[in-house]
Amino acid sequence: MPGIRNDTARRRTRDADATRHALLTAAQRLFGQKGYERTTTREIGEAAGVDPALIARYFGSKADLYLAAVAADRLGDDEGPADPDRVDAPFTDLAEVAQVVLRRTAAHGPGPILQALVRDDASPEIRAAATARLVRRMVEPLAAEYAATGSDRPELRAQVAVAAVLGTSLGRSLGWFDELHAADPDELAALLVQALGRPG
Amino acid sequence: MPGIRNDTARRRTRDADATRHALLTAAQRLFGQKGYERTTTREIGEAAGVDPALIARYFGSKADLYLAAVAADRLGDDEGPADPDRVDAPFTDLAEVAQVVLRRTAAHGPGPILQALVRDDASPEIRAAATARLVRRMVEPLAAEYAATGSDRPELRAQVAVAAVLGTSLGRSLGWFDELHAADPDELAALLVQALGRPG
DNA sequence: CTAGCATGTCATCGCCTGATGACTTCCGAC
DNA sequence: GTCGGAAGTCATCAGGCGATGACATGCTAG
Repeated sequence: MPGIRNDTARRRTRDADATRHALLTAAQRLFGQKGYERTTTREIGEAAGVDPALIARYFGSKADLYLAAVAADRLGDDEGPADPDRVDAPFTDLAEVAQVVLRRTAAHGPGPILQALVRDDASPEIRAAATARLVRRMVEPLAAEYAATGSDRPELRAQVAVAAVLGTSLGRSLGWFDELHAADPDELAALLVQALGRPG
Repeated sequence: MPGIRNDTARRRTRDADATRHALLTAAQRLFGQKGYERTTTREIGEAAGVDPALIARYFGSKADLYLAAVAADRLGDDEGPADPDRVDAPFTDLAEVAQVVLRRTAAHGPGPILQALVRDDASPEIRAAATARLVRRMVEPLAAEYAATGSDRPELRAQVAVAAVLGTSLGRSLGWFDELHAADPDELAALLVQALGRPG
């Protein structure tokens, strides 16, 4: 297929890349808000301003779109231009982890990664991909930090800390309790750091 | 309705109470394992050894059965004969909350209440029922405890503590991280209490 | 024994879902 | 201009879902 795309990336009224991106964005938002089962392809199409049949064309199936949404979910990354080198960079300490997770979830609701973790209907590959990112970006650096301060069982403490942060973030965005729901993300982060941050 | 039931509670081959109980038990297990959406009435009927149509007869609808399952879910109560007076009794301190939640979840997986909390596909009434029980049994006593120790924002701290316990419990039973998954529930409870229990 | 109602069975309905493929529209090359 | 194929639209399908109501069965009262 010689030269399908021109050298100049001109804006087209019918733009496959834009459509693809719109679908992926809408899918991330809806899957992250309502979960996989409750989100229908028709909803995604409507939210993206696009015919649902395009999901099949561009992603294959609803499940494949979900996978793509998880893969594209930069949990906790600040918004802004996607810098491939920065994405997936490990966090440095619990304060950063807590602040960034809580802010992000507060702003956009639980994303596909959190949904994939929490839902047991997610396929094993999806779960594995989600946990792998969490481990590398959050658990491992935290474990190193705990180990440096001389805590016993640093790995377990790091895993508990991340689980606690995720639980708090989930509870906040899902509105489990009134004050938790209304709380400022940074205040929650500070509270958690205060509790979990010091060596035992 | 005079004397529908005999004075002697004789075992009958066709026993409405037994059928009702079988459905409720199967529903608790399946809803707790797979969540609401992924569990079908036909599955529940098969698991209970009962015709699915009886769900409509005895509970009204699938959603009502779910509500009944949540209501009957004694989150954290030790097994044993159901004592109506003890069910729903508030916990006394964080240690009890953490221990009991973690033990229960470790033994039986996340129950209907935890599922209802975590899943955003649950209807508002279901969520409200689940959170109401958590608040009364766990959050309020903890808030009182925090207040007694002079912590600032005792309610918020209590809510964060419960959310952290639930997140840890969920992460453990869903196998987010290796050591967390393998950890002894009591050890996790102790770890959380140590972190969250002391006044800030 | 028998009448009546509680209990359980079964076939089926209407709805919604994800998926499919034929059809139309429009861009870009030549 | 016109032609080919990419991009988007539409109607429709098959399957599974929860729900329903007519029907069959068996217990118990009298």
